[in-house]
Amino acid sequence: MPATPLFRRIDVAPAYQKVADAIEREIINGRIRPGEPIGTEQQLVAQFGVNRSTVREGIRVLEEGGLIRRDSSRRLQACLPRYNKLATRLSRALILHEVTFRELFETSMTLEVASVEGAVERATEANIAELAGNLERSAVVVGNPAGLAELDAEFHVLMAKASQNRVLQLAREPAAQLFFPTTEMIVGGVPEGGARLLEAHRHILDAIKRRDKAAGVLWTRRHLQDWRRGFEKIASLDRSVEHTYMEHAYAARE
Amino acid sequence: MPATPLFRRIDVAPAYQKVADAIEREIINGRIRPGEPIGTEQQLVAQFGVNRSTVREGIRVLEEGGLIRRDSSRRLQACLPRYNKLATRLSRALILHEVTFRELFETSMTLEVASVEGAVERATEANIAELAGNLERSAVVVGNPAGLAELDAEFHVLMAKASQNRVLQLAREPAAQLFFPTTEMIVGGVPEGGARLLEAHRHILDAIKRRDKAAGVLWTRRHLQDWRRGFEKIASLDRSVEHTYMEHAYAARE
DNA sequence: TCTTATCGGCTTGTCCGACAAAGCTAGATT
DNA sequence: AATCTAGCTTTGTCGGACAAGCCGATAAGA
Repeated sequence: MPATPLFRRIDVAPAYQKVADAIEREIINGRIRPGEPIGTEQQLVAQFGVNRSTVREGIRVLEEGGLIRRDSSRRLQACLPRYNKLATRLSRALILHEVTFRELFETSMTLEVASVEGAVERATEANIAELAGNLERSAVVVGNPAGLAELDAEFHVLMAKASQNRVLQLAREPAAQLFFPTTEMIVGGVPEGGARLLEAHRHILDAIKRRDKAAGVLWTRRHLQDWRRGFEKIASLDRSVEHTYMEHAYAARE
Repeated sequence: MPATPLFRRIDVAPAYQKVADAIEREIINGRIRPGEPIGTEQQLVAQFGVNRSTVREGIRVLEEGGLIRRDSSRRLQACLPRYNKLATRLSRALILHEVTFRELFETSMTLEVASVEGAVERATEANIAELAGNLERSAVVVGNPAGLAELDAEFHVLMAKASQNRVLQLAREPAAQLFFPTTEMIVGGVPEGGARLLEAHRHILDAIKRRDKAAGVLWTRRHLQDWRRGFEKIASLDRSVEHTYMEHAYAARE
């Protein structure tokens, strides 16, 4: 091998990948803003000088990555990747890696506590109103495990939102997506479970209102510990989040 | 609207999406194990009864999602989604949402502290050996900001790995990918920055070895506070993680 | 005049057929 | 037996084609 290589590595990326990369670059560094049109497939064919099939494969890649989408008339436009979609992908990865509920619990504890701390510090009136609205609706369905579980998940999403930290919001999503569906099983299986959940939410919201961080953290921890105790009554924490369980989550999505 | 709807919702998903969903389902619920072959495009064409172009679009979707890949001979096989790849997607999303360094810092502080706690509790001898190896290599390049920054990032990855919590490992990746690249700028800009970084890593590893959680947390916090002080010397925490900065990260990737 | 219906044109989703390059297979050769 | 070579398979790409849906413009009707 010569000391100084004569030739640079030849780029052998397939054409569809190059198409995707080229469009991605334009979006990432802001030359195409979210919401702006990308152009028709025909235009892309002309610009890149490749076949339409090739362009379409490149488009699929970006579409799946959430960087572009098709508007009502199926035309291409750049867009902001939605957390939710990406989080679903991550949840899927966690399933396949067969993580345990213990891992989920530990991480969620960390992230939910961080959430409540942020919320206590920085929640706006609007955030508090949203949380209060959620609480009211929860009180109505306290006897209905499925409904309550859904509102519980929403409560925690709103709490993360109230923290005004979007990185935190994103970081907690994947674990939450796997963690919270169990709430239904737990609330349904433990008498007084619904009432305890509601009480915890009340105290958390109260702490946020009073800007009392210690109380917020305390009740968030209690809330999650309740989940854990409930969960251990019906399954082992060291069981992996299973395929069958995920199927359920998938079915709900569609 | 009649009480019982006469018609079920019509499924209008495009064919390529259905192909992707069908394969995805087989993988998610374990009928196709990671590493197992999916079949050739021709076989999929025959099974699904659609055109090869359509199959290929479906394949691109799954490939991008990390659920399938092509082996050395370009044949399709199921695989475990790699964290790293997904984290890159997330980092990209964070950029486009224009999150600030303050958000990154706050979240990283939470997650790195959780990491070190887990590591102190559960690090194996092998984990500790890896961290020690990283430390040795770091000592060698202490005067080289780029090299040291890279090893710093690795140190934190190893720490998360030592926590034995894969959910945590995944949750910290996106923030870390955006957070740590700045280390180079900071270490380069602050005299004694490299030495301080190394000292912190030493104390953290020592704490992990001694199973001393308080010390581990203390030095991790100090380590990140050092980053923060260094960062504030060169930029504002409230600036968004910018496109130009991302371009740098992208260039390095390829 | 204002609304409605119709008509082309354009775009997407899908299909068909084709071909070069690269990998794999198996028979032929040393 | 090890190696080589020719053929088959598969992928990546290409060109062309067509039905269905959307859009704008134009024509018809109130």
